[in-house]
Amino acid sequence: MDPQPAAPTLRERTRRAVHAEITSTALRLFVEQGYEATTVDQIAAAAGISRRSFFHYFASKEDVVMGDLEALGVRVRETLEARPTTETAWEALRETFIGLQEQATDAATPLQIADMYAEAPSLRARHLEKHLRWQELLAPDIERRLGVEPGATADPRARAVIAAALACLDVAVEAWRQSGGTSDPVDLFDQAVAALRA
Amino acid sequence: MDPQPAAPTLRERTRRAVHAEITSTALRLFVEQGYEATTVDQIAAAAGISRRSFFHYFASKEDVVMGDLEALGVRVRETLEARPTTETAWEALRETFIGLQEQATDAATPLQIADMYAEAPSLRARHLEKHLRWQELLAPDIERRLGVEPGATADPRARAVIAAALACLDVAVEAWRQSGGTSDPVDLFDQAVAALRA
DNA sequence: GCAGTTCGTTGCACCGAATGCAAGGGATGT
DNA sequence: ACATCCCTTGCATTCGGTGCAACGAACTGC
Repeated sequence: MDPQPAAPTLRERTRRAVHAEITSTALRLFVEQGYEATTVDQIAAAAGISRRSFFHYFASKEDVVMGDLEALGVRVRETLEARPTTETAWEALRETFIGLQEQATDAATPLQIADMYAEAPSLRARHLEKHLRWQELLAPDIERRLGVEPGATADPRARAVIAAALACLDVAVEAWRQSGGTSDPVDLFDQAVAALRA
Repeated sequence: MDPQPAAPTLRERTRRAVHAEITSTALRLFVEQGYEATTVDQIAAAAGISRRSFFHYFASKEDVVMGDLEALGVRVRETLEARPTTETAWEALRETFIGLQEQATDAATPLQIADMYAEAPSLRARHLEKHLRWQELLAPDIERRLGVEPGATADPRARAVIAAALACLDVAVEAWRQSGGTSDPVDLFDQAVAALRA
C-alpha cells in the first residue's frame, strides 16, 4: 500500500525504533513483574533512555499498553462505516469487532495482555474510557442503521446499542481470559448478545 | 428503625461529623472551581483538618464523591434480590435502578454531580469500575432469573445483561444531563433498553 | 476517680506519575 | 558551512497517596 516502505528521514526512523524499543521493553517488564509493580524509571533505564524522554514518547504509562487510541478509534469507525448498509446495527458491530483482533507483539501474547488488564485497575479504567470515546465515534453510523432521526437531540438509542455491544465484547473477552484462552471468544460474544436480546 | 438515634460514643459522633464536614466542604469546592482544579490540601484546609487526616477519612479524592462503594453495592444487591422472582431480569434491574435515586446533598444537586462526572475522567473511570463490581454482585441473582445452570463455568450471559442494563442507565443519565435535567431519565432508560432489544 | 489502653490527629519523609523549562547536541535544509 | 530544528536530558515542581512514629484525648476496667 505505502509507496515508501523505507522511513523517509533518519529522525523518523530512530523515533520509530525507540518507540518500538520502549514498547517491547515495557511489555516484557509488565509481564515479568506486573504492570503496577513496574515503574517508569525501570522502563526508561531498561530501554536505555531517560525518564523524561519516556514521557516524550508516551503521555502516560498506560499509553504504552493502550497504543494510539485516536488512531485505533478512527480505524474502528472506518471499519464500521465500510460494512454494507444492509447489515443491521448489531451485525455490523459484530463484524467490526471480530476484525479487531490485535496482533500479538513479540513481548506479550494476547492472553498476557488480557491478564494485565485484569490485574491493573488503571488499565481497565482507560479501557472503559476508550469505549466511551468509541460511543461518540460510532454513534452517527449506528443512528443511520437504526433509522434514528438525525435531528433528535441527544437520542440515547444509538449509544445504548454501541455500549451494550461493547459490554458484550468485554464480557466475552473476560470469559475467554478466565478459560485460559481455550474457549471461542466469538461464540461467547454471540451468546452474550443473544442473552440480552432474548 | 434504629433504636439508638443518638450515636453511642463521642468518638463515633465526632467521626461522623468530620466525615460530613469534609464531604460538604469538598463538594462545595468541586462545584465552585471544578473537581480536578481542587487539591486535597485545599479541601483539608477548608475543612480545618490536616492533609494526612483527610486520607484517614477517605482513601482517595474520588471517594469523597463516590461515597462508600461497598455499602452501596450491597444495598443494590439486596434491592435486586428483594424483587419478586416472577420479574424478568430486565424488569428487576429496571426497578432496582429506579429505586437508586441518590438524595441531593446540601452542597451539590444531582445535576451538578453529573456535570462533575462529565468533567473529570478519573471520576468517570471509577464510576465504570463500580459497575464492573456490580456485575459480580448482581450476577448470581440475574443468573437465577435467566435460568442459567449454576454449574456453568464463567457463563457470560448474566454479566452481559447486567452490563447492558448499566450501559443503558449511563446513557440515559448522560442524555438527561445534556438536557439540563429537563427530560425524564426513566423514559430515556426505557427507550435505550427498547432500542437494543428491538 | 485513676491507670492503662485504644484510637484519632498530625508532621515528616517518601514514592511514583506527570509537567514545564531551559540548555546542549546532533540532524536537517539551504 | 551555517543556521535551524528538534530530540534528549536534567532539574525543579506539583499532586495524589502511603508508612511511620509521636502526641494527646477518649474509652475501659478497677
